[in-house]
Amino acid sequence: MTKAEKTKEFIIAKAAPLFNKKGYAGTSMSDIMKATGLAKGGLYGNFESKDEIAALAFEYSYNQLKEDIGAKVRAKKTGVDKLLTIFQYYKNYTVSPPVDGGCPLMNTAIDADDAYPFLKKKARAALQEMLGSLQHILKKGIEEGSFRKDLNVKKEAELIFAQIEGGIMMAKVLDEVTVLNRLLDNLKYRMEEEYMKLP
Amino acid sequence: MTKAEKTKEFIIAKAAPLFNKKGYAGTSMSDIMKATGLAKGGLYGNFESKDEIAALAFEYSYNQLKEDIGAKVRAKKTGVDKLLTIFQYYKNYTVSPPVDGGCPLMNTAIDADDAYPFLKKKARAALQEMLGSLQHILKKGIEEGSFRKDLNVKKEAELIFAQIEGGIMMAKVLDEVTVLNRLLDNLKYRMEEEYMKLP
DNA sequence: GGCAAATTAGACCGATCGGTTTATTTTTGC
DNA sequence: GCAAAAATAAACCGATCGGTCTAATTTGCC
Repeated sequence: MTKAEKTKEFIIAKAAPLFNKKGYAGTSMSDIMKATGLAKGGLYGNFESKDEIAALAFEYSYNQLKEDIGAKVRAKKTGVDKLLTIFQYYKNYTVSPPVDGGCPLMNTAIDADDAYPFLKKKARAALQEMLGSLQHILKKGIEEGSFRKDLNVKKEAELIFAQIEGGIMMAKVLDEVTVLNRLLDNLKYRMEEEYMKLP
Repeated sequence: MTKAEKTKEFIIAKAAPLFNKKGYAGTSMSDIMKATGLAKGGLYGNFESKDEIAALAFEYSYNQLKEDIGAKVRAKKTGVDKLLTIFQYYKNYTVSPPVDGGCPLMNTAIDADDAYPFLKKKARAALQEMLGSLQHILKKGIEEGSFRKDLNVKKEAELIFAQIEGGIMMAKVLDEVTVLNRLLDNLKYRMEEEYMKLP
């Protein structure tokens, strides 16, 4: 790895929480300069534009999330345990987020919307991936005989993700992580009562 | 109403969708000038700062939402019908939002977070109000004998709101309103299967 | 209709914005 | 160790930022 490659990684790692917290417009190149200790030349010598940094910063944040949760999920064997692991992963998420600045997907989704289509595109791909993973886990549960055969995995994946993200938003605004945790408990209960196969 | 009062209202009405779409940092005084056709003197002659405009713009947007949904809910008699009206209100919300720029609560919640505490405070108050209204409707359903006595109205209000807001977020990113509508259908089904009193 | 007050336009201010270019420093490869 | 290439610093650019102040216009009252 060359010096520039190292510097690139360093810049993105420092810029990611800035964009995640303050959004695209609220994060200036000066902010990134301060966070990295580099001058403008250092930034523009490595990247073409603020857009490029922002896009890579989102990827970095999302990959943090993905790898983090992915490792925990992969360590489990069954669909049931994998799903429970996801619920557990988001417990207390707003007070100790694994990704600095909170959920990059939600932050970017709202920030980008129509203003920054290049970021929205990335948020979309990330969301589709997350939903796909959830569906995969639900299907696994069905194949293993733990979940009902007629479970609509697409709809359930959407519901799970919506409640988690909605819960994160509410917990953040209210500065009350219990809101999120209650929703996660409810998802666990829902799994037990609605997804599990009758004995 | 004086000329200035009229102008104030006009400015806020024009600024509200800007802030709702682009966020605080992404909306400049020049943007507001363009949207209103007024010069700087006109803006600063009526308001002290951009902060003041942003705060009032959020209030305006939120009040639009509140009055709109409130009128529809008040036109119904029973807790059941009021709740169904709320679900119906959010149908197709992302393709034809009653408030220009989408849900002001969610947009502001994410935009403000730690960056603009004065806005976060307002978003919090608005969210508390919305949750309070939902709880009120659920309680009404209990009193009327339609909903189960042991329904946890606090938790259910949170769940309903989280699911709606999460659904809006997902529908916006995916440019697929059906996601939101499916989640609303699920809420209706949940009401019927979980809240309703057994005959 | 005239005048004072209110309202708004437009010029101005220092600071910051994203990006470019020149200067300087560091790294790399021989 | 040296020279060239790469990487970074710093100066520069035009534009825009939020806000202030002076100039001009409009409004409201008598």
